[in-house]
This record gives sequence, structure tokens and C-alpha cells, in this order.
Amino acid sequence: MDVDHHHHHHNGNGNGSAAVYDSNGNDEIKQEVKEEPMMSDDDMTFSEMMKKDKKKKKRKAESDEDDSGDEYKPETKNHRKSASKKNGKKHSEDEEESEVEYKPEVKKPKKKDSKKRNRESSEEESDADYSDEDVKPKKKKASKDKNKPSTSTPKKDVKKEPPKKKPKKEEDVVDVWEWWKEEKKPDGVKWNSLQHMGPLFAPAYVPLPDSVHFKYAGERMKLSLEAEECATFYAGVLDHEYSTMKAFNENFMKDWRKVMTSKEREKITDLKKCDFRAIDLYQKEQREIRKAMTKEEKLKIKEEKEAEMKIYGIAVIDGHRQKIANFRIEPPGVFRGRGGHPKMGFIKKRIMPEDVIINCGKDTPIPKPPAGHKWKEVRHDNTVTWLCSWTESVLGQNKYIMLNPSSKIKGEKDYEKYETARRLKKKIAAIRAKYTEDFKDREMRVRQRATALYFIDKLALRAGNEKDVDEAADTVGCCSLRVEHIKLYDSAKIEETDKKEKEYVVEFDFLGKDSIRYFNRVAVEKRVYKNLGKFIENKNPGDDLFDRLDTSTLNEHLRSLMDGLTVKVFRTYNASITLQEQLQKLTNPKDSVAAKILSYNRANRQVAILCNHQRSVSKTHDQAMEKLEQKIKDKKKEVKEAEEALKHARGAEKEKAQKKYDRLKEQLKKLKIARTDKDENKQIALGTSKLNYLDPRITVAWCKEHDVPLEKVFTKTHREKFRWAIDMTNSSDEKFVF
DNA sequence: TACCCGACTTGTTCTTAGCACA
DNA sequence: TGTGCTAAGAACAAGTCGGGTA
Repeated sequence: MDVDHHHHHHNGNGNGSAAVYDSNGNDEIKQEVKEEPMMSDDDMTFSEMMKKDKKKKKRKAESDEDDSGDEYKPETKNHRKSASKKNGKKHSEDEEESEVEYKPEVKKPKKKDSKKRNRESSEEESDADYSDEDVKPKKKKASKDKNKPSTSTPKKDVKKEPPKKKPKKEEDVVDVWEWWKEEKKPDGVKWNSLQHMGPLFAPAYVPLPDSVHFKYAGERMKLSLEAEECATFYAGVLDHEYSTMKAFNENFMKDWRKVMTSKEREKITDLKKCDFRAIDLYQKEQREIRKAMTKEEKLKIKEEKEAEMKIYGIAVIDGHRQKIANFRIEPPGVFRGRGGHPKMGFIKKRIMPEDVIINCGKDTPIPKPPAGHKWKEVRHDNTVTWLCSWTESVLGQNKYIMLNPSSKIKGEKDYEKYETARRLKKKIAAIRAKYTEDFKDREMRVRQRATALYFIDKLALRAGNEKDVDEAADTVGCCSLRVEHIKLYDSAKIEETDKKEKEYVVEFDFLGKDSIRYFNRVAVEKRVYKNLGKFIENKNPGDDLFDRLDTSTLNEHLRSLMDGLTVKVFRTYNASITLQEQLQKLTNPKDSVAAKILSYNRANRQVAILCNHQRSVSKTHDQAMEKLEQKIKDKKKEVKEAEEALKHARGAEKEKAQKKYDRLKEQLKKLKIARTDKDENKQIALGTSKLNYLDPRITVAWCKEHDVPLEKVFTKTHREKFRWAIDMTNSSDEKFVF
């Protein structure tokens, strides 16, 4: 199936930049349709991608307009209301029209408005004095950083570790809970008892020393505490592209001015006149100082962190100690939205205990808020898995403290995910047959659904929920694809260059999650191609490609095909099955371990390509590459020398020389493998798929079968997260098959 | 049905720990 | 024995999905 992916990896994300690109023009089909997938990453230069942003705004305006221009557009879809679930036939006329009468529906971008919430009213509560002794770990960080204040952690009784020994065995901290050997708990209930210490708050702001000056219009200025803190946020972004972006700067200025004193506000009106360089420099110095600390100082910090982790990083859930994932509350800072995020630059406010909701067991002690403070709320909701939550100030979204992936609660869910994907494996043939049949259904709605599903299955696209235009960057997934995101190459044209069967080629070019560009030309079935032609008829570039489809309808349909089936299951299924197939295909049992690992990584890479997991191709990567190259050269030389020596060696010397030669030869081989691996990995990120899409049992089984130590492919965290899979697979006699 | 939102997963980027090497 | 550099992990942004409400 992977022969169809002609990815053209492009790194739209650069270093977190707003990768908005120009999707029109310059995209003539300049490469053969069958071009090798992984090479050549330049179709469009970075800067080309950078311009244009405006377009989006326009899009919105346009579509509002079209709205009235399109006479069809049923009022709202009220009349569909009682078409209860199931895609039964109880649908009103407008959906049953035959192709001829079909007119595209124009979906409106969502509006939210009611949601400006916190933003405006954000001034109150500037009570930054939350630095209470006795509760705050880190009461203060002397800028000189000399005597690291002993973290006065709340619990005096934390036992002091004998400074020399390193505990750190997973088991020391948490229980090994082999939940997969236990009976499953009934639905809905996530736990029976839950105890924890609440979140760890961000350390209080430490003012800049008087020697560090912020300047406005060239003139030194001592800022009020809060204004200064925000200034440090901006200073931190000085080296970054964000500091050159209009939206970022405007948003920052807007929020910054809110925390200024009236005097400051009066004076500081132009960001361009602000000079943060001294602050930036100071921050860099501080970092250097930290780096330059002695071993002892570093060790001390480490121990302090471990102590914090032991208190705040652990929850007891149904009698088992489990790691918490993110027990530290996000410190205040500036919001760094990705892509052309409209809210980038706004300030994330400091979270106080008064903002935090605690969730814990009824019969366990309630975590104590820091002295002088109280929680926003304490609840005992065992139908959810989070321990603490609060509302983040920029987007107004909920944030949670949850358990670590190694926990039962997460692990069990993960396990279920893969089991669902395996059930899909059993049904996939029938499902494919069904949607292929549906390509030619008389209902537009059904044809769109089938076509979308085809892409989701074949290309592993995401679902593509609707997004609020002014709360997020303009990115899309399958259901939200617009006409402008695809191109149809008409068969005649292709036939000249490539007379083969590749008649029906579709090009995708859009920004997906995290504004990562998805670019792919792919040959599709004739029916699909024809359908697409119909779907885009009489539409504007900014209109929805699948105007009769949305994620909830699609998922509802999928559920009718298989229990628990949703769009994302296809991604999981296709990723895992691809890994299994590729491993089968690529592994040579006679290979060395290093060569086998290369095969593994190649299989993994196929998946990453399928899922479009990219990574920024960095200068550092190129440098590393050069270094490797050099090493190989050096090694070659050594081999040559050893070879010479071997020739001249006699007697006992000879054997020694032979050994040396062999060893060097082996090392050289390893280096070459490393080079290949690295090179092939240039713009592909393997981590995401390994962590989220590949059934770990496939990997464990492969290691077992081929005598590859698991730790060569799974890091410590992987092994913790996938303990269930390791245990299940290794303790079974038969080979795991996904 | 539209819309909103809570909860949870997936994803990239930033930061650090720890390793290979001078 | 320190230095520079990755790879691993932390941080946190951005998705998915399903349920409630008007």
C-alpha cells in the first residue's frame, strides 16, 4: 500500500515559525508522479512559504459572502433533526437528490464569541506575592545562585537520601502494577480511591538585579514587578522568529500594557522602542552560570528535584503508587501558538491555587493549598482521570494534571486502542468493500463519506474537525479539506508523460496539525477521481470539499460498521500493520544486530512517512552528518593501516593484527550503517509513531524473534509505558501477530 | 441540529542529561 | 576532566471525540 505515497517532505515548520505557505502558483507538476518518496525536500523555498497569511482572513470574509450568493443552502438543517442516529433512510429530500440537482452546501466557519471570556477581564488579581514560605519549594532563587536555598518542601519529613546513592529504580518510586493480569473494572468508573498532593506551582518571579536595565527609546527604565516579568518573557523570544511577527508583537503589547502601571502605560507605547537586550543577555548569563556549576551543586539540584517528584509526582490510585505526568503547573509566559496562530504573543497568566480545581477521592486527605490560599474547588469525580485542572488564560481551555503513561489508567486505554485497531484488521476488507461500493451511491452525502474514508484509510489522514477561525491557525484534516487543497491532474496530460495505469492523480497540499504541510500526489481509483471532480464543481477555492460531511457524521457511520470504530483507528491500524509488514519484509535473520536495527528503523520510517511525521531539518543535523562522514574517512584509513600491518606481521603478531583488522572493519561497518540511518532520517521523525501508533507488542515480538535487545529500540520511558506489552509478549509462547 | 465544551490523545519544540571524545 | 552534542524527556500546543444543551 505504501507505493502510493509520494511524499514530498517539506519542512514547513522551521523553528516553530508560522509556516503559512503559498498554495497557488509555482506548483506546476515539476516532478514525475512516481518520484522517489523520500528525497529532495524542496519544492518551494521556505521564504516562499512564509508570505501570505492574509489570504486566510479573506477566506473567512468570502465564505460569509458566498453564503448569500448560493441560493441553495437550506436555512439551517433543522429539518434533519429527527433523523436519529444511524444513517437510515429517513432523510429529507434535499439529501436524496441525484447528481444533477446537487449543489454544494456552504458551511460556515464557526463563530464563538461567547468565548472571549477571561481575556478582557484579566486585570484583576495581580497578587504576585505568592511566595509563601513553608509551602513553596524554592522560596527564592538568589540571583547570585550561590547558596541554593534548600527547597523548603512542605514535608519536613522527606527522608534525606544518603547523598551518594542513586535510588532510581522505577520500582523504588512507584509500584509495579500488573493491571493486565487483573479483572477489568466496569465502565465509566476510572478509580475508587485517589490521593495526591496537588500541583507544584511555578516559582515566584525573581526580579532582575538593578544592574540589568530595560530601556525605552534608549533610556533606562525600572519597571514594576509585573511589567518587568513580562519583559523577561519577551526577552526570551528575541532570538526567535516570533519577535518579528506582527500578530505576536501586537498581542504581546496589548497584554503587556494591561499589567503596566499607568505611568508605564503612558510611556511605553511602541514595542519597537523597547530594548530588551540587556535582559536577554542576563538570562543567557544565568544559563551559563547554571551550566558552569560544580558537580556537587548540580547533584544537589537534582536531589531537590527528586524530592519534589517524590512528593508531588506520585499519586496513590486504588492503592497503587503511580507516577504523575505533569505535576508542575505551567509557569506564566508568552503563548507561542504554531503556524499563523491568531493568539500568539498573548501572555499566559500565572496560575494561582484559586484557579485550580482539585479532584481526589472522597475518603482520602485533600491536598493542602499553599499557606494563605485556597483551591478554586475540590471535587471527587471518579468518572474522570485528572487530578487537577485549571483554565488557561489565552485560549480559555482546560488544562489537566494527569497520570504518567506508565500508569494503569493510561496503559489500559492504550492497550484498548491497539485492540480496537486489531479488531479493525478483521473487518477492514469488508469495510473497504463497502466504501468502494459507496463511491457510486446515488446520495451525494454517501459518496462524499465514502471518498473521505478512502483517503483516511489509504493516506492515514486525520479526521479534520471544524475549527474556530479566530481562535486557531488555519489547518485542516480530511473532513475539513477545502477545494483549494487538492488538484486533479487530468488523465490526458498524465498519459503523455506516463502511459502507465496512473491515470487518476490527485495532489494534496494543505497544512495539517501543527501547521505541518501535507504534500502528496497519489494515484486514486477512477471513481474517487470522478467523485472529486463532482465535489468541486461550482465551488470556490475556499469552499469545503466535502460539504455534506463532518467528523461526527462520519464517526457515527463508522460506529455502525464496528463497535468503537472512529477515524483515528484507521491511523493506528495502518501504522501498526505497516510496521509489521515492513519488519517482515526488511529483516534479514542473518544480519548483525546493528543491521537489524537499521531495518527496524526503516520499517518505523515507513510508518512515519505514512503519518507525515516530520521534523525540522536542522543545521545541526547536517553538521552531525559531516562529522560522521569524517569519522568514516578516518576509520577507513585505520583499516588500511591495519591491513598493511597484517600483511607484514608474522607469527604471534599475525593473529593480533588479524584481530585488530577485523575489529576495525566491524567498526567501519557500523559507522556506515549509522550514516545510512541518519541520512534516511533527515526529515522524518520516528518518535511520534513509536509512541502513539505502533502496537508495542509488534516491536517486542520482533526483538524476541531476532535476538535484538529491546533497549536498542525502546528507551527507558518506552519500556515503562509499554510494560504491559513487554510482559504479555515475552511471557507468551506464540509469536504476537498484530 | 448546531454548537459548545470537557476530557483525553497526539504532536512538535524546547531543555536537559548524559555520553563520546579531546 | 571538561566540552560539545545528541537523544531523551519535559513542556505545552493542537488535535479527536463524544455528550450536553438550546
